[in-house]
Amino acid sequence: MEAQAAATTPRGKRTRDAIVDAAAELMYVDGVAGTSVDKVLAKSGAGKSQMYHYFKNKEQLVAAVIEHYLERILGNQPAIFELGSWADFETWTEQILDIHRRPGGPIACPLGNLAGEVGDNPKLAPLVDQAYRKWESYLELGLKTLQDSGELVRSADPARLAQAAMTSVQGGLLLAHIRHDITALEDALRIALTHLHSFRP
Amino acid sequence: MEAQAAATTPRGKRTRDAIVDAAAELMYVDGVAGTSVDKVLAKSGAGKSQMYHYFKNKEQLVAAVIEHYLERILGNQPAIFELGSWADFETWTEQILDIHRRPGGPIACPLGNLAGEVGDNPKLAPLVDQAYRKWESYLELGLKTLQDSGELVRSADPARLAQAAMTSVQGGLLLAHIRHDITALEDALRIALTHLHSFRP
DNA sequence: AGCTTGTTGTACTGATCGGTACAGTGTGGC
DNA sequence: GCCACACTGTACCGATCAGTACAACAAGCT
Repeated sequence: MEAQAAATTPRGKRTRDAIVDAAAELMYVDGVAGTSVDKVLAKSGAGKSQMYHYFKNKEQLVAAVIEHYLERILGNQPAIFELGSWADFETWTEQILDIHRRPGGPIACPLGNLAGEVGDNPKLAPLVDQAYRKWESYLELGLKTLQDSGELVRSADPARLAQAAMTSVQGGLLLAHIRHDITALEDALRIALTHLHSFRP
Repeated sequence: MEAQAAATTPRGKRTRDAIVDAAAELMYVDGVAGTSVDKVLAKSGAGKSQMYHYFKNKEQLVAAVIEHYLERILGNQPAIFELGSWADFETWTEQILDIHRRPGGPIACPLGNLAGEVGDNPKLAPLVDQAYRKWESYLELGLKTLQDSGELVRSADPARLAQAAMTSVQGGLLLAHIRHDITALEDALRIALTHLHSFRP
């Protein structure tokens, strides 16, 4: 796991972050293979020696970018950390919609964008998988909380429901992305919530 | 639209098809940017002059690959052309699952894989969009048929329901892909069908 | 001061990229 | 037979790719 070198000084950390930030932004638009190391360095203002000081190779940079994406995604939907009632789930979906309604905002999931491209890369695919699982785990936790407080039937499987919600988010975002229309995401989230609600006692 | 040259002779058509087939297979695994023209030609056995005889550039080859994907997808789910009853929709979802249950089979939507990568390419994104719309149009047609025969409530919006079904398929496939587990797709399709059924009179 | 270690700039390599030039071959219509 | 044209093989181009070499700089510690 510790494949990429850590930056020990504040100056080094700033440089490393600048590289990852630039890579994240470029790869979000042009994909992994479409983003060259040279472009990343030009955008970040760093030199090649920095890049290969902090990362063994491009693949490790992509790994850092995946982590970066997950942090950014979760940071944009803080309600996911405190899912204790059905209303909280509503709030969560509203936060997701808000992100993508922001003018010039995403309308695409950075992880989803990568999923197709690195889906068969033996090194990177597991990282994307783990990122999704972490994201999903907070949903699962929230559903378990509901279950404990009797607001979700005992027979429901929180892990499975969380996965189902995830598929709605991803599918909705994929269609919304290529269609430049958030309606697909709105409907997908509403259907996901309805499905969850069907397991209310 | 007629940007790529047509093959006029059987021999030429064979060559052109071989190029598109090879490109489709490689881009399915390695993505667009990850698939070089040279690799495509090596795999197809064609030479560079053939490639640039039939396609103006790599982008036009990708356009042909997108068309190729749509044909293959629809060919694998023939039930989508004859959706006249609720049972037909069931059959349709079963066909989708069968494709991805085949050992060594897809477990990923080739269009979905591309969507993330070319989502912001001004030339290619509209083509992916159109491919999805065509795919979706058959669902919409089927839903309209149900509506006409009174098996779907008047107030339902076939286009919107078709889009919702599409998001389920895509989300399910995305998760199933990176998870190497078809469960996500199974659940997503079941939820999609349940959602459609909720509009039965 | 001097040493160590983290950090940085620049120049370079061989491989590969998309695309072109151009001379050739196969083949159907006359 | 022969001509036109679709088709093909190969060599080549400048640009860009990921990655390396190596010398220099900055800063904390003694």
